[in-house]
Amino acid sequence: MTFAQIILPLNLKGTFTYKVSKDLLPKLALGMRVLVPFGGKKIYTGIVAEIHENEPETFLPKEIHSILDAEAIVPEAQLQFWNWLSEYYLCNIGEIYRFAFPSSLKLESETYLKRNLNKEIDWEVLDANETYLLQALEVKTLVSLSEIEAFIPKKEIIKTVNTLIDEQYILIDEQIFEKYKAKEVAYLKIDEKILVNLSDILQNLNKAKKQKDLFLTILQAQQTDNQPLRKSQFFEDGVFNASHLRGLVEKNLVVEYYLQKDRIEAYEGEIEEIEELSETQKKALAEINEGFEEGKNTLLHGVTSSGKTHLYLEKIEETVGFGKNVLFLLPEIALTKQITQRLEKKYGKELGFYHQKMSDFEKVEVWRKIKRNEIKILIGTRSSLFLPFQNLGLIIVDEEHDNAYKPKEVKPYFNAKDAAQVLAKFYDAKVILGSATPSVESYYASKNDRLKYVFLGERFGEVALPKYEIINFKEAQETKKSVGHFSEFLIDKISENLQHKKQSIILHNRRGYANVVECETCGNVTYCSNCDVVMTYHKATNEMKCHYCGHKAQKPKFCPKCHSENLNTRGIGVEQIEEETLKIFKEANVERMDVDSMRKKFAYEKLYEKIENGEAEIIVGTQMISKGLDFDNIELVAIPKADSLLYVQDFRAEERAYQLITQVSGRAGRISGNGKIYIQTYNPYHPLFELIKEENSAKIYEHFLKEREQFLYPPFVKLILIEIKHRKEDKVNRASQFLSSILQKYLPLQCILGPEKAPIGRINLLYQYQILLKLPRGKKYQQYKEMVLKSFEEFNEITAYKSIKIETFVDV
DNA sequence: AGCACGCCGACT
DNA sequence: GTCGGCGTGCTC
Repeated sequence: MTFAQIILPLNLKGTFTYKVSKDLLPKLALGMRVLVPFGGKKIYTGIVAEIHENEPETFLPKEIHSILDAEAIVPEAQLQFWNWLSEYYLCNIGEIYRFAFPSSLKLESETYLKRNLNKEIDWEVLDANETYLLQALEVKTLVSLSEIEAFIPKKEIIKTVNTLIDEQYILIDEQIFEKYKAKEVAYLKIDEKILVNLSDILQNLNKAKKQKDLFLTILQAQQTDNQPLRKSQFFEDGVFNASHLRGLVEKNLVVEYYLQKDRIEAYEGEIEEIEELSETQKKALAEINEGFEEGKNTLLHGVTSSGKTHLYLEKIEETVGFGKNVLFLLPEIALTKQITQRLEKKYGKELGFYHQKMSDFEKVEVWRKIKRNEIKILIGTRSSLFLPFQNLGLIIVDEEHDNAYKPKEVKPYFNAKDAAQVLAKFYDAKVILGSATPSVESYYASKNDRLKYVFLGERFGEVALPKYEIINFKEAQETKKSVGHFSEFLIDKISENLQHKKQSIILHNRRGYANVVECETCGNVTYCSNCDVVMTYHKATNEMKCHYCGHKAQKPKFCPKCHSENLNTRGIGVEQIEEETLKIFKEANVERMDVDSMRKKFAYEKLYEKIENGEAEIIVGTQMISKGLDFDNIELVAIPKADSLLYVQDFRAEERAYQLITQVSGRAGRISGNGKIYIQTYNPYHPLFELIKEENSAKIYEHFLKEREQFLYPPFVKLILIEIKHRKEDKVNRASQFLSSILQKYLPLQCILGPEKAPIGRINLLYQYQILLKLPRGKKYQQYKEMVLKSFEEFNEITAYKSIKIETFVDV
């Protein structure tokens, strides 16, 4: 007897055992998709993870329904990768599978209804809903539950269906349909053979003038174009309509046929070679190769505009030359522009894209092209790690420090930068991590020889790096040399820049207009009704927003508590900085760039254009402006409230501040070398600002590492954050105490921090508590992690805590 | 994750 | 009295 372990797309522990029938056995292989029954009536698409002969003792396995693929759809390296992810990040493999696959590749059965033809309907006794449903079943044999929503209110569906089932009027049917459909485009042609009778044809068409015209138009197009004639082209100018064509088709004069079409248009333009490397770049390239030969991945630390992309292109070219594939990871797809343009010109159709904003069918098409090895280079976000690469040779992780590689809100939680290195190992591929501001972890790894450290310290073409200046804002205020949040000095500098017809960037990393709306009489502030968060005031839309759950409310006109109308705002948001900028620089054209202003369609594109053609003179924005704004004419960057970057409760706050300041600085003077950065602060002697001014990155990282070592943070320890959530606060509190007491049985006491209320005590109506584990690196870590799993199991045995949600974040 | 089963409040 | 809420348990 043969059995198979199947991965199901469910958040359940482990794999499930199914029987393999004799006729399926010879066709079955690891990594194939199979249809399996699960639970009462559901059918899921599972992945074969193991084939074996061990009959389970505690339960009776069901049989595999059918096999969906002729060959493995998940390569073995990917299966290993999935396993690693689920073990390392303490999550279920089903969650990984769910995330890895476009949903149309994981068919699920859907409940359909059909008429029971053996039972005569007594229409008299039916209510309106029941009548609608049965009428629908007269027209269409199978109706899905979701289709019913169109004509019966959601709340009444279950009742209606149940009554009709009880009356035996209808039956339930589980159906699986292939979801992916190739996109088809209609074409027209005229069979040349009929043309011998052309004069007869035209004679006959004289009664239908329009049909005759259309026929001649098609004929002419066919004889001049010598390529397939898209049907739609004949209707574009509105002269003809579908009925004219139908007439011709019915008379067998025109043939309509369909061709499958890719949803993604491949680049068809000219193909271009890459330009030559500078001496510095050549040296860096040699170092990368040296590292690769030693079996080490690279950390490419290259200051902004040093031409990291150039080196990437070189390595991509080489890898593709060896017949291997390349995965180019980016934190978000909005940043692809420059790299895409350069790669498209070189690789045309062999270049592909993949990201979560694509439609599901588009994803499937890319998936298939990767599988068939038609795409040699893939540019994508973290989800592209799961594509079925055949022979991956190189993974590039660009902007490796970027937090978008490990979004906390998306399940399963994993860090794409680290995962990329593991995936590469399974494929025997190499990795380049690139950044102008590497993460402290990667820097440390490179200093410990786990990564090859390659430094590009100068801008390409020897363009000078931007100069930093720190402005003591306290002094400016005391001497009354300031307007709002701008010192006179900074105002002068920006005015000068405007006069020189250069563009400026003002960074303020806080959304909205003001953090808090406060009653001056009683001190009352508005909290979100779902979260323990003060609501942010957005002046542009005149509403209060919660940045955690998205809840919106009107701005109060008076204090809800004491009814005073004396309301004031505190805490400065980017909208307020924009408002001040507009007041101070009345003549200038000011644009704002943040999540709120970029929400509209094409907002990005419009802003890009305005910056490109010089229409936008000052761009005020949140951290968003530090990414991808590569324009030649920006020469000044101002950070009026630099301190706010440090007021974050997070051991990475300084690292982030450094990265943000450096990244945004990189936007200035890319060509001219006249970039000027103004850091305005109340703490001009803060070590971080002084270090940034010194422009000695080695020293900065030393500073970070010293602090991390002293206070026991990564990379010196491993962190696991456990979040415990429930609607009732006393229950979360007790549950987290209990979980902590279990953990204390197995782990040294000093490793466990908490439980305590999370920094934001309630989000979306759920109370949040947390336990932070600081575990030693190395061999012990693995043992401790097993203890953590064991603790979770013990915790789960308590029925009273079943409704408690626990989330685990490894390497937060 | 979904789905069925089972026990308590707001309605006809 | 019923309907329907969601807390709990189980799925190879």
